[in-house]
Amino acid sequence: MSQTEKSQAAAAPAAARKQPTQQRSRERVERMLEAAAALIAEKGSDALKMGEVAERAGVPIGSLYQFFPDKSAIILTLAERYNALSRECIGEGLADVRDMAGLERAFTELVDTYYEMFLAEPVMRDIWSGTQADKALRENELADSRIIGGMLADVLMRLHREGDREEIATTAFLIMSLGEATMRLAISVTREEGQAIVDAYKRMVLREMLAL
Amino acid sequence: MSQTEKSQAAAAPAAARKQPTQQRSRERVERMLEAAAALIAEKGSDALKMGEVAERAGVPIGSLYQFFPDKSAIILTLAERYNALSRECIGEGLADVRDMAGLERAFTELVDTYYEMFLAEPVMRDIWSGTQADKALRENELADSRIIGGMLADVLMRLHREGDREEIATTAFLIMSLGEATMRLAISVTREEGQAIVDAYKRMVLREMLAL
DNA sequence: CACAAATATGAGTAATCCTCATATTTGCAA
DNA sequence: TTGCAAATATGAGGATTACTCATATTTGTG
Repeated sequence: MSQTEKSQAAAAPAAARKQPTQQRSRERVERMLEAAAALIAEKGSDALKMGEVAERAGVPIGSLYQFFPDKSAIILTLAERYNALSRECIGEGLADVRDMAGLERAFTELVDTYYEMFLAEPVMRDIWSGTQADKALRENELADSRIIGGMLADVLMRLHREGDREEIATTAFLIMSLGEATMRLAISVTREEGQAIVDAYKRMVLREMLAL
Repeated sequence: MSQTEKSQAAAAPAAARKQPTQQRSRERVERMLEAAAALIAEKGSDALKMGEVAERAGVPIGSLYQFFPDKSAIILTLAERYNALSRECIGEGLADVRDMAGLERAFTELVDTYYEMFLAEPVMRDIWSGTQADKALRENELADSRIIGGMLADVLMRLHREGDREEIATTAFLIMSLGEATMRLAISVTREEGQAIVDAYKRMVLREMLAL
């Protein structure tokens, strides 16, 4: 909730170039990102070429490098926008969980929503399936897992006041990280098998959260 | 066991160039792979350059392309060798499981051994942490997960004769696939946290296998 | 020994990321 | 308004590197 604002700051690429301060350039940067997203949707992020992004955005190639230190920074920015949205959803979904039944409901719905989001968003799907390609993207995903793992840990500690806090924290981190892996797996097979996999993940995780 | 031989065939790259038939060339190919492995251990597979592999192996660059269609084919061949070894270990470890206690013992030992193997083998670790980078590698890992998932499913069906066979198969596949994801996660954090994560994975999966 | 198939070779091609020197625009203080 | 520093714009070209291909050599075999 109040983390939503902070996530904007986290969106800044690690080795950033200048942040656009003037309005004109902010609009241009937006056009660059839109162009990149469109090209990824069409041909996949592997085939993303800086020259094409520039052409599509209607800017010379030099302007791209004015705001993005390299190609992966563009992809990272797009990825982080999706991650920020996800974090917000997860935070909201978990916010008013008061008991185990509530957690079960919230978790099930979050996972299903997440899966459908992946199916519906070709750009997100593409970036994620190849997310492990780039070191910066891997680190970003790891950081994201830690944040949402922390959210889940908070809830679990509220529900299991006597449990081992270290163990709960580690397990929550693992659950969220494996959730991302499950999505990657589910979107790389048929829709039918993907759904079965997502269901199996939910079953396993819910059992674990109950037993912790 | 009898699958060990078959895995040799699976090692052939998808879009293969000529297979070396003469002894001389087989030795040269071996030198190329050794050179690639050494360079990956030193600088990581991202930084692997075909020119360097050729130089290190003492062959002209053209010879590399005589047997490998492209760079990722070299990495894929190395990856598949490790996978074949892993499959063999897993097959042996699960072969004589007769009851739940035996499965628990075998699974725990396999996971721990696997984790230590990753820690000890820089080449394997490097290839795996970036495995999702390349489409061919991703597909190879998926195929591997299906095979070892099938092995686990066999065992689980033996132990749970009344269980839903579809559900067991899907869960076994998911468990193995998430095992690979867990390794990737564990090797990207400190040794201590990695061990905690591996332990949490074992706990969760064992609970699930018991309850299926 | 002859000859086809396999292998060897490495200079050159093509693709693409990214730089950088220079030109232009913007916001703002005097 | 005007002057000026900082921000932004520009695109030809440098640098890297995967991969090709025409040609030369070696190998197994009838």
